[in-house]
Amino acid sequence: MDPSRPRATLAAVAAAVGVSRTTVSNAYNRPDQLSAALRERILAAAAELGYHGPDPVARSLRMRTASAVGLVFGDSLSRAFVDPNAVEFLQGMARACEDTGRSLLLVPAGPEATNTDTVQRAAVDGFVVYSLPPNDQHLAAVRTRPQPIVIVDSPRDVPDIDFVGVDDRVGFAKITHHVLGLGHRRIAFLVASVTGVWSDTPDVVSVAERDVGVLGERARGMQDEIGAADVQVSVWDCRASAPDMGAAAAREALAADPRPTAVMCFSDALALGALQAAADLGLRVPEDVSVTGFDDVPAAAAAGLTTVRQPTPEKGQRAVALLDKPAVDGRRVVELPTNLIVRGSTGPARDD
Amino acid sequence: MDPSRPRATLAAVAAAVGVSRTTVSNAYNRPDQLSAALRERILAAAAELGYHGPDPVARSLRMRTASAVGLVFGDSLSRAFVDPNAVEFLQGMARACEDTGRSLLLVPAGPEATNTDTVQRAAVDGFVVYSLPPNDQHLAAVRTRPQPIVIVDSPRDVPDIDFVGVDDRVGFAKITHHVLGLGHRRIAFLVASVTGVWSDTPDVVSVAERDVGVLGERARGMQDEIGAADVQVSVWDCRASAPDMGAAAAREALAADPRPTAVMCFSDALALGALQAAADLGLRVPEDVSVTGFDDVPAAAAAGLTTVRQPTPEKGQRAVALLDKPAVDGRRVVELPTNLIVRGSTGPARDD
DNA sequence: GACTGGTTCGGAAACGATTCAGATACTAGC
DNA sequence: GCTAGTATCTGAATCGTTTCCGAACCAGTC
Repeated sequence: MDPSRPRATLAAVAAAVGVSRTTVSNAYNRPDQLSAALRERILAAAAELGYHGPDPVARSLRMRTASAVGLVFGDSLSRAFVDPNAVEFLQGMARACEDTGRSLLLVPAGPEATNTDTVQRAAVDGFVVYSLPPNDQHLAAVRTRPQPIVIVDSPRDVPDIDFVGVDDRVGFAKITHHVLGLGHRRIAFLVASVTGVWSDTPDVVSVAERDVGVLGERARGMQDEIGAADVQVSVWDCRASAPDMGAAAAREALAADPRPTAVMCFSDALALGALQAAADLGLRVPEDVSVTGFDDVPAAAAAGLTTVRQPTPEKGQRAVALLDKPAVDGRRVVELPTNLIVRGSTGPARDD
Repeated sequence: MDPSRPRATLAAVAAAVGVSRTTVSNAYNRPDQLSAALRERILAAAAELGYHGPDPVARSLRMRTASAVGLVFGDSLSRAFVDPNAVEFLQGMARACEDTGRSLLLVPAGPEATNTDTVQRAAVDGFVVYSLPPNDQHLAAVRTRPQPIVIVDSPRDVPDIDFVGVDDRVGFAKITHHVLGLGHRRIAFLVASVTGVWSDTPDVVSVAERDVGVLGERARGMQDEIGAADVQVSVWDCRASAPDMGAAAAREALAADPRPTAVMCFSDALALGALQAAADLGLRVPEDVSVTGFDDVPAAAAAGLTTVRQPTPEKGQRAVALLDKPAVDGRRVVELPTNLIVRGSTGPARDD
């Protein structure tokens, strides 16, 4: 509290009491190793000197443990909190951390970060990498660190690194099956790619072929269902999974003539924006246009959004669990299930 | 990457190249202090040995800086992500951190944490304390640390510690004025106290008098407007600022006979739940019941909620800014303004 | 050849703790 | 009185860096 006085250290306390450093250390970490009376004297002297327990950094250095796990985010941290699905993931990780008495270090690694210093300076026992583009410099930086690593969602298929994700392809196939079953043949596909910006008018085939992240998986799931059927899919890149981005793209997509009868979204965040856009345009859902999402965030239920549920908080917990029990043989892959949740935002196509 | 081989240190690299540790350190931290050729040789040897830059913990110890700021949360971390206002605060802090190239350490300090180890083990350059009850053990633990501290929201009036908050009292007075002006005289007040659980049926006067946190401020603002007027206020403690909690309490509150004509909520999170409850009960808003919130989270606009806007992300940024420029003389208090935002969820009282 | 000014490099002391292998004293048992 | 055993405490090495201060070197000038 008093910055003027020289920093109190364990050695200073030891000197004041007239015991060795070992004994002071024991007073804090192994009370059974010294008499209660001496311990009291040490604690009193410590309080007197303004010493309040071992320095966490020095302790970390010596013990080789930081009691913290690091989370490296694909998007900029401040934008991460705009996507409710990312927030749910954070929640899962936070719960796992607090259950084990550790802290959670959020490491900024957005695309605008020009260097990887933050990763290199992070004092953690392990890293969870969430939704990073392949060949990202931060991923490379994390890999050079000796701590255990778990990748969530993206990139898939990194050799030697444990992975947690869901069956995105199957999940998106399910919801595509549902939409096609309702008769929709003109579909706007709102996406947010973490792997880069697309050309002006990407088509779904090239997305499915070229995107190696979550988006590619879902696009392939869509293709699995469409097959050779005569379905027109227009792709709109929203660049970020946020409601306002989805609203903007949906407004544009719904202005097309002929208008798509369904708007399928990469995420609930985008879909919630799309619902807003439809309302703004005076379109009824699902009579005039059907809307679907992905994730099943809490707001989706309130909005009556048809979507695919994935156990997002559990992803965070599983990732931390993998960190704690390092692999003994080979790469571990945890693939969690998805479920189609049909609500009121989808209905039969009505083309007139 | 290869855990079997002995950990590569700066000293090992120095030995391999045949230079001193100083020189290797300079190769990483001050490239201008040695010839480019030697630097290349050192980096090559480092790569060969599997050394990838200075150990962050050792570096922290020596340099007395952790490049991270700590956030101590009043609620359990996993519940923090349920309140959209807390998420917005996090977003503000995250932005401030990434702008300055630091990481953000989330330190669990919920009421169920039995010890303060996490605080004591946190390697950070400063602490932001968010919405903690007074006399909390974690706050005490933080205060023993020599790092700078900033308190946000609660507790107010801690001597010597910088503070960031908003004019909660004035803000709540504004919205109370609005509601009373619409003729409401039977009001349900949904609260979430961070300072403890109340008796079964607290009344607003005792809340205003006894709560020393944000809730107390707002309750006092309410009282300022009500004065001696004949207004019945029933208080419902939701215990956590989450939509489902608000919904449950609102259902109960709206079952009373005579029914309150307005539900005023401590936060938007509760109010969003209250809106849901009203819909479930078949009550029209605002014809049958008016609902108000506080915070103006993004979802409030979509829901058409009358509320009080507070610049939550800015709170996070200002807190970090205070951390960076330690006070030279006396305690600093930053009080940000609030604005009444009238939307469609409030209307004239219609008592029949 | 001594001196100067500018590079480049090394020695060694911090930074603040933990921990293992003893040392010391003290009690109990015979 | 002697030994064994236990409770209590200490010495010293170690974790992996950074950095101050001085030394070495080299070319050029008087």
